[in-house]
Amino acid sequence: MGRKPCCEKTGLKKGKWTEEEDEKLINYIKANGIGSWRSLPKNAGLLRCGKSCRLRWMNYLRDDLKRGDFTRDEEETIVGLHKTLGNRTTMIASHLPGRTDNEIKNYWNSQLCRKIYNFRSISEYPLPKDMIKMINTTKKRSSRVGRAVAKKYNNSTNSHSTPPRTTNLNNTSTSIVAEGKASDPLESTSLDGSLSSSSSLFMEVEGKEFEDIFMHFKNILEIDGVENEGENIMSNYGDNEMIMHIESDTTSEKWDCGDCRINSENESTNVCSSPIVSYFNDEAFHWDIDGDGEDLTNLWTQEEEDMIVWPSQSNETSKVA
DNA sequence: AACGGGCACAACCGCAACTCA
DNA sequence: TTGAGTTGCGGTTGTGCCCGT
Repeated sequence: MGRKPCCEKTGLKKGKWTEEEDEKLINYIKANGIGSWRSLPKNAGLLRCGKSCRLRWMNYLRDDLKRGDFTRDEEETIVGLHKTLGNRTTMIASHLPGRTDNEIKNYWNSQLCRKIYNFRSISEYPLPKDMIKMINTTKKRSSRVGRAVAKKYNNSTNSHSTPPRTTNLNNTSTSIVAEGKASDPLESTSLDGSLSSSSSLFMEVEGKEFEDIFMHFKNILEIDGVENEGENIMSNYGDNEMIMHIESDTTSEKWDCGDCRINSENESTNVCSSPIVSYFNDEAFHWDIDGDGEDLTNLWTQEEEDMIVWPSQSNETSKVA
């Protein structure tokens, strides 16, 4: 036996709320308070589902809501909390008085997450033509990546052609190599049964110091005699965007940032057992590349770190936990 | 001016968690 | 303890507006 629906769907209105409906809902709640959402529509004379009423009230009508653009402080709070909480927008919203989870969710989806790019397999997934076109052509309204394209991009995980691996530093128009998806690193099984995966990190960096950031990463990857490897895995990706290709050896028992390393002798160019987890935890700034325990933290200033927004880590951190 | 694409935001949906009899 | 009812969360979709071509 199926579960009883939350309300009778038939005869109920959907879509945009009218002023009249808003007024009915406000008046009812002001007079009676919030009780049972299920019975509220009937009592208030609304042809709406209780859930719809609740959502309308919580996200739009209650008078303690703050309207308008997010301040820089709020944005920083969202970014910071998203790093640790992931997409739990309700918890994030609890730290931002007057803001709703829906508002934050929309803001994250439409603004903040566009500042970074998702991982994609370096070798398996071709970059959609529309994205190449968008990045390479003259700026339209925005140089950022749209939701629709990003979604299409993220969902195109069934394509398995192999794009050319090229590096084209200082050329902002053609150095698109591959793409990666953070939440779903492609894994493949080798003949000996070990797992390996490869990913690319797309990053959008802001400001005129883009070249500095680019060189920072490149330098990090060239430390300890792995000369030229930086160029092999770093590409300038267009205006204020760059791409980092990572091949990861996931044969270790667990994904753990602790043993990130560069191994030029390995058939795969660079090895990091946990590129995804480490990136999401900002560990890319502190990679102990050669595993000698040397602290690399001072390679980056806080200001530099702040220029890069990392994608959600919720899925990845849960794998480590 | 018309059209198409991208964006922002409101609203919906499915499901898990919670409550309570 | 159990299960039905309710609430809330996170993901997704719909829609109108804006801007570039």
